Amino acid sequence: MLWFVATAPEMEHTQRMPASNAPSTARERARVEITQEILDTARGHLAKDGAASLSLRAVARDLGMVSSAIYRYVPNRDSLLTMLIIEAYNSLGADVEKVGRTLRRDAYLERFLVTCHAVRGWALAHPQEYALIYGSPVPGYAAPTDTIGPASRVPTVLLTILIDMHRNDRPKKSMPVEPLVSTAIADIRKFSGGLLPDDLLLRGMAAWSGLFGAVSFELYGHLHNVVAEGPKHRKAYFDHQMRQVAAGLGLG
Amino acid sequence: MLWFVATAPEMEHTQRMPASNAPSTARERARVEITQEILDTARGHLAKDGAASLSLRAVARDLGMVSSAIYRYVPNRDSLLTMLIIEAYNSLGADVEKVGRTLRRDAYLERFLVTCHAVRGWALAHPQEYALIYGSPVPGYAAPTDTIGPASRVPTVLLTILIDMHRNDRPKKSMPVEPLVSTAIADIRKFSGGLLPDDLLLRGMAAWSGLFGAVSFELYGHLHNVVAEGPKHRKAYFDHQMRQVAAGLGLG
DNA sequence: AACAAACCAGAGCACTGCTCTTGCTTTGCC
DNA sequence: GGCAAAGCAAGAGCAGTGCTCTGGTTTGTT
Repeated sequence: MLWFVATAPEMEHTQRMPASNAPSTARERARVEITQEILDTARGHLAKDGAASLSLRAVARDLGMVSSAIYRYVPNRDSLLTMLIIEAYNSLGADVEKVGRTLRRDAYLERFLVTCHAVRGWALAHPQEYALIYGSPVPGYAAPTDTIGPASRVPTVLLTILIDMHRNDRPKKSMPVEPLVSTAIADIRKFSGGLLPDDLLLRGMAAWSGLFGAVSFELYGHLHNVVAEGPKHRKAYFDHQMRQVAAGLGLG
Repeated sequence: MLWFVATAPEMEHTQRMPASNAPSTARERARVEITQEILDTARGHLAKDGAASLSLRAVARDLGMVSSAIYRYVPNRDSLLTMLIIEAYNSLGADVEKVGRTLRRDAYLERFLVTCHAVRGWALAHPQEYALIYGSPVPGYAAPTDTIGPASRVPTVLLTILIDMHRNDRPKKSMPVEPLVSTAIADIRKFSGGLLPDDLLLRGMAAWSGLFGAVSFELYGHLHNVVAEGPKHRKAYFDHQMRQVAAGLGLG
């Protein structure tokens, strides 16, 4: 249950493993190769035109195959999107985990800020992929269980910072937590290994949704006519907001 | 510039005005009537199947007209969505403004919390409409200027609470604001009539994105396996989070 | 009464996701 | 090596979409 407590998860299940589970036959090798090509060009189309107008036929056309051939490799459009979702979560997760590793373990505020900026940076670089995973889910689409692992990489990083912080300087005055709220967060408390008091856990979750709320607002245009458009201004504003969030976390 | 400073905007531009601008001829009357029918059934389809699968043909079918006839009343699918967006903003705005009027003007914390719960309540009651306005915008879609008025009703309510609060009990220690950040928020400062110090304004914006971040996370399933599913638990959790946000605002 | 603007119905184009059938190639097994 | 089974590509086809164009009708105005 506490598998993640190490400062940063060492696993890099983003990369396709090189030689394990050798695809013996030539056909199998071609299969994974073509599947990867499909995913790659699909990701290209997604980045260019957005998820809503991602077309299996267009992907097939780009690959020089007829549309029906796609269905040998991908059961349907939704599962293609699911694969892209998993890739997106892993791409974001890898970025976030990477920048966290460059800092001293006890530089909690810096680790938090660097995490926030990594999320924002990835979102600005991959807006359509961000929208795919943190925007409104396509109607009738229920996230399959394969996504929850990749999806929890960022929350895990945030939790790890909190746990590291809490382990080293205990005190900090805490806000009372209603019993109903306490039972509501049983799942995440278990996930965190019970290493955090409820109050701090809840602050962490507020920081979590505050972070993605800020990124989403910027990306979806809700800061139009509110915060100046330039990247300099936007970044400074975001930094300030995240420092505020960090203060609510007991950092800084 | 300070047109909104009154506790709650008195205008109710949600309702269609009854007798003004009389649609003299029978044809004109039929026109607005049919347009309204189109909007109504479109809203029904939206609520049921989501924005992505909203079909002009299906709407036409429901109204017993042939698909091409729709284009007499609506230029295209995007502008139908835009009309629904405006309606959604106004519906949410009206709800939020309404609940705020039931409270004493100096009950700042209560006004804030009631606003938050009104947003969440509306979102849970109209998930697809919420996704339409606060989810990922459809690709290639640029919000037309007609939406910015309705869209600013909720922010206006939040700002009004802050202004009322700041006018009556000044002090509160403030956090320093970098000059770059200060220039970044020139637009919103002007919009707020310059009645708030930058620090408080920034806290308000953090509360704003924190509120919608929390609602979006709940609605889009990011609390799955994190916060217990039941409405009781979810509401208690949300309430706690918003109280935390309020504390960051200097309330409570 | 005459005329132009607004309307409706239908056919049609180009596109989508997805299925099914027809042949062909590769694979694993005896 | 032979051979059935499985995997594959290609094409036709179905039902649906947004949107346009044409012809014919209704309506409001002069």
